[in-house]
Amino acid sequence: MKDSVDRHIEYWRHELAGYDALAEAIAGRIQLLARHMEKPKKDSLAEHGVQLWEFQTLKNLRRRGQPYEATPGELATALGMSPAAMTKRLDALERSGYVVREHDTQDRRKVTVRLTVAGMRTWARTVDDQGLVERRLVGALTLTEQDQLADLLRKMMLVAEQNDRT
Amino acid sequence: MKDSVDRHIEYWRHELAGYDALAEAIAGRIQLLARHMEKPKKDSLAEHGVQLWEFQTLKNLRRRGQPYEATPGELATALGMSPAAMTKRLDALERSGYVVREHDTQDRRKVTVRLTVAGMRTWARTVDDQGLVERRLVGALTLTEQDQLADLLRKMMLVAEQNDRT
DNA sequence: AGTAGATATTTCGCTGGTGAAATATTCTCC
DNA sequence: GGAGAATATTTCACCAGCGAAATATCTACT
Repeated sequence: MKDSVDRHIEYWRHELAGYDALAEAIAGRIQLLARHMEKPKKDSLAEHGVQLWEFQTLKNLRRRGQPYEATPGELATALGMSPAAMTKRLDALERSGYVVREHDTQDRRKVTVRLTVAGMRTWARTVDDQGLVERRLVGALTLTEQDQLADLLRKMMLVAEQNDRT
Repeated sequence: MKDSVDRHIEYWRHELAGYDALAEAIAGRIQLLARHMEKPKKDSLAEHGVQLWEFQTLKNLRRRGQPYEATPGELATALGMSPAAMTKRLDALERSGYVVREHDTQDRRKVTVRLTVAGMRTWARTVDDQGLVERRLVGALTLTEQDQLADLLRKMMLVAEQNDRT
């Protein structure tokens, strides 16, 4: 059975000299799968009245463990975005009561963002649904295949992250 | 060797009941790899003074073969975006002289978008660099592994595309 | 032939991102 | 201890996307 990427590749293969069909098949599917996961995740969050970017920010704070704190800058790099964007996110999250911002007493340039109880509850209420989306897609594979896939993707990740650091 | 996803999972595994580490490892890496590819693609296009969204639009027109035409609506669905966004893209592409818009003579609601010679040249100038980015990442794997990976991803794609159609 | 509904595109107001400049604070070192 | 560099956050102007409403045209039915 062919997927949309197979059909794309079929065309370019004849059309383009020096076309690496295998690399395109992999890269193309990674791009498309990432996009395919986003939509249902957004939908399931929307049922709880939560935005994807809200969830991601709360999740990252949660992940840090008690006392669930971070600076805006840390959050921005952890989530791969500009500090400017994080300021806007935090403005909204603070308005919704999911986080609080305090000036650091040691270094008053810094700001401490802390998850509130309400923020924690919102994260907890939505976290299970998110995994569901992923499990549905990954469920297309047997456990052995999942293991293989995870390993192969790790190899690519290591190259990608290697290059970031330099 | 552990990648950033391994480290994430390590944490959640103890923290979250019913956590499917394997599914998360796969989904997480797909998301991150997609983002990792975007940046260098943008950079390499920027050297030619081209935006990623410009390239994608030109590429899709090019893919249709002679006479390299499509309607805005077709382009919008093919590229997975709203027609409104496509109008904006086409406005800009037309200003740059990469495409022309004409009213269809049969059905005057329709618009025909056609790749110009300049548009074709811009696509041709940049297309090779795009593949390079992908080959670098995929190059982390042997050919056999690439085959396996492409197949595994196809299985997930089929499930994802299946669900779209319904 | 005339009107209701369907279809294709564009316009509009909003959202969440960006990079660069502005602001506030701390660090360094002469 | 004061000047200048470094660091952390925010503000600003802009960009590309979205959904909904507006516009233009075609189709179908009576």
